[in-house]
Amino acid sequence: MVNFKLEIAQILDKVLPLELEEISGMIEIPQDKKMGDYAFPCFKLAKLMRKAPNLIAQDVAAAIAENSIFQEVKPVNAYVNMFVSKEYFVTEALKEVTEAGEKYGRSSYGEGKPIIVEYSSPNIAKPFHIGHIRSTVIGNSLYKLYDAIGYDVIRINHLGDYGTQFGKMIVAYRKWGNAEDVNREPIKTLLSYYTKFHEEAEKDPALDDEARNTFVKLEKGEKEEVELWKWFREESLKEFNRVYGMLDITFDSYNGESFYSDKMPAIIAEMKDKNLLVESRGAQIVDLEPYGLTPAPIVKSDGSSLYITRDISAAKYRKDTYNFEKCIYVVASQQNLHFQQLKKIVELMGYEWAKDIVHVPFGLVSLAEGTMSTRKGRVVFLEDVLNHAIEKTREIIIEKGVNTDSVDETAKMVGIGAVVFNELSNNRIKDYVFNWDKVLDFNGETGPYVQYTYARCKSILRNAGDIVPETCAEYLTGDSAYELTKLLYGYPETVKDAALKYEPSILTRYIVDIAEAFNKFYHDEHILVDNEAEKKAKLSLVVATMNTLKSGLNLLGIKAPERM
RNA sequence: GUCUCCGUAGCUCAGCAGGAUAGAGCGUUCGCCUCCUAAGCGAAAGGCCGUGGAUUCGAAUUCCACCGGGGACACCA
Repeated sequence: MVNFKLEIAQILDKVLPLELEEISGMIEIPQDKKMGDYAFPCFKLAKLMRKAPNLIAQDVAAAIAENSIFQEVKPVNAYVNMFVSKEYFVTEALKEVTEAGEKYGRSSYGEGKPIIVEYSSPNIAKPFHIGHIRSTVIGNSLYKLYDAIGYDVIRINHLGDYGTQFGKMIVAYRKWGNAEDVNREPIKTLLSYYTKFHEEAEKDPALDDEARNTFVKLEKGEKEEVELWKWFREESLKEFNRVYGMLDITFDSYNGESFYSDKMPAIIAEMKDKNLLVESRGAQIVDLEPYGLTPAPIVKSDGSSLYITRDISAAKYRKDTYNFEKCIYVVASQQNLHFQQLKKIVELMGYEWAKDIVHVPFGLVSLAEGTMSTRKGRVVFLEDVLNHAIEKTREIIIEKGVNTDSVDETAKMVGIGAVVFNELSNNRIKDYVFNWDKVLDFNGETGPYVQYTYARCKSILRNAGDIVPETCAEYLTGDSAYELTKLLYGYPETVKDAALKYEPSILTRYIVDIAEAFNKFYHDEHILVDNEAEKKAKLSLVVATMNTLKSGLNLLGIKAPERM
């Protein structure tokens, strides 16, 4: 396919007193399609050329019309509006989509370079609640997006499996716990200990000291503490994996904070050597005031480590192990400061790769009753949300009498898909209040809507029988077919855009647009017509849509059912 | 207090390397299943794009100030 933008720019480069780059940047795609496929505004040129913009537009239009393959070029006030030949565009676009087949949208942009995505990272012994869905689902999609544009992605679940909280947990277990309860219902039981600890600690602050001391023992590797900790960790992971299984999410590494425990002395020594550490109030800190940041404590006054200490050694370890091009952290925006500090400290240590540390923040999920709080028991469990969605989907399937091979399988795909899609449809930075009605609403711009559209494509193909689709632009120049084709053609660019902006919602919005365009086409035109050539042509558009929807859903971590 | 993010239709949100009358979905009202899946399609109604300035031929989009809301601010993670 001709690069229209480049063609315009090259023609105008000869006619106008501007650089190729500038011209290229001025070319736009009108939001109102009636205005054309491309437009060139001439306002800026007025001053430069000492001429009225509408007159310039006329000259520009003439130059483009003479030298390009546009079907129509016309000046409208200060704009030059350009229309490509629909037949040419449809032929070329569908050729590209069809030739790529299932691989459409994938590219080798990343040249196989390694990228780390750290996501999900729940805290051991705490419930996997609706607040965790964001990191989990955004991270999973970023993994798929970067994989699609040709990077070698390493997925890390940086488990919150270390820190003073485990001192608290161990203390609480010894005081009030028993093994039987933990084995039966690990997370809920451990959480109850944790909650109890906080209640008691308010009355008796000495408990906090005891917890800190216990963590020191754990960090020193004392047998009893380590064994309890290992046990808590394993039981928790079992529960997390159940949810990951439902979401079909896996990781390459579960190296959480504890993994770096033995790697910290070296990092601390290195920081000392580089004169970054100063003593303050008994702790070792990095003074970040010159950079407008608050000081970062690295070693507590009791000698034990902190979250940021472990993150620094994790970053170093990852660079040494994977030599990442980028290390992406999908972590809540509440930790903005933490990542600024982390980045700055790595930079101060003299590592040029500090710039490759990328924090991808996202907004807060709260409940109508207020911020979620595991301690106060104010949480919505992610597993419950998924199960509710599946249950509701099952009801709808039965009510509609959907002819599906497996109601269970379909209900799972659609129910979970709805939750995931909902999570990925807004800009990740926005805060939101969790709302059952909203996650369980399957009409309008939702996952089920896109999946339904996919199933509709499938259904048409089943009804078409053995016919081999074959593009013939002659039959695909109706408004809705043309709009759909234009959208489909933009898929690879959308995938790249979503990846590079770390924003899966760009893709989510896009596949909704595809689904809308397809449904419009479906209603405007009959596909399985008697005319064989026309039928084949329309089917080729159906296939292209189907592949793009399936691929797009996949990149969001959502499955596409054959029937629904 | 300092830093930071958010503020667009009744609700939830797109649009924000400035461009031609501001877009969806939900909700409301009204149409469309003798035709490929109605979890669908179409139409109507609904807006001083938080406020005030600045830059520009042109600002929802850039800059400044203010207002309202969220978040963070050294031995938690």
